Amino acid sequence: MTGYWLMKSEPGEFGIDDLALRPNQTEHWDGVRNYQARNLMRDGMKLGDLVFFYHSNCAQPGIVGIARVAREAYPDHTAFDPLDQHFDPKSRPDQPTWYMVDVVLVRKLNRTITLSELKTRPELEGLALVRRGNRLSVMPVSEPQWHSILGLE
DNA sequence: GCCAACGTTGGC
DNA sequence: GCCAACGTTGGC
Repeated sequence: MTGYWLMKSEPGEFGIDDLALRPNQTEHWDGVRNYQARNLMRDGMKLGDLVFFYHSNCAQPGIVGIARVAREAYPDHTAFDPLDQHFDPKSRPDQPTWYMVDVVLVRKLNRTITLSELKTRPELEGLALVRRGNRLSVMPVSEPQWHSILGLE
């Protein structure tokens, strides 16, 4: 059974077009440093699960594409590198704190489904993204929510 | 274990 | 750039 997710990224750091330019249009999703998001990635995300690619912290926040989980969780090596922006001395190679998955681009959406638009849909009330104060960068999407959002495209 | 201070996220 | 919401840290 396919799982559905939403992952946030700042387009100024890594946007949907950056994913499209990667070899095999695949990239590891490093830098998650929140335990709840980590648990979802590590324990929840399965090979083949589908992911909404969301642009955050930008002029037009919203869903811009679809990706698929290409590799299940493995240690986030950027946490081991003192020179990396996401370095975390708590995480050691023999006992990693942080994990990442690989995602592959499925397709860009024909248009951005904006956050403001998602907020107007009563059937999406339960979506973590539109709940007050939500800051999770990785979150589950139910199957009905997934199809409902795609129907907006 | 409480909680104030601080840092980060992310919409606007 | 502002600031509300939230997570983390660290003193006690």
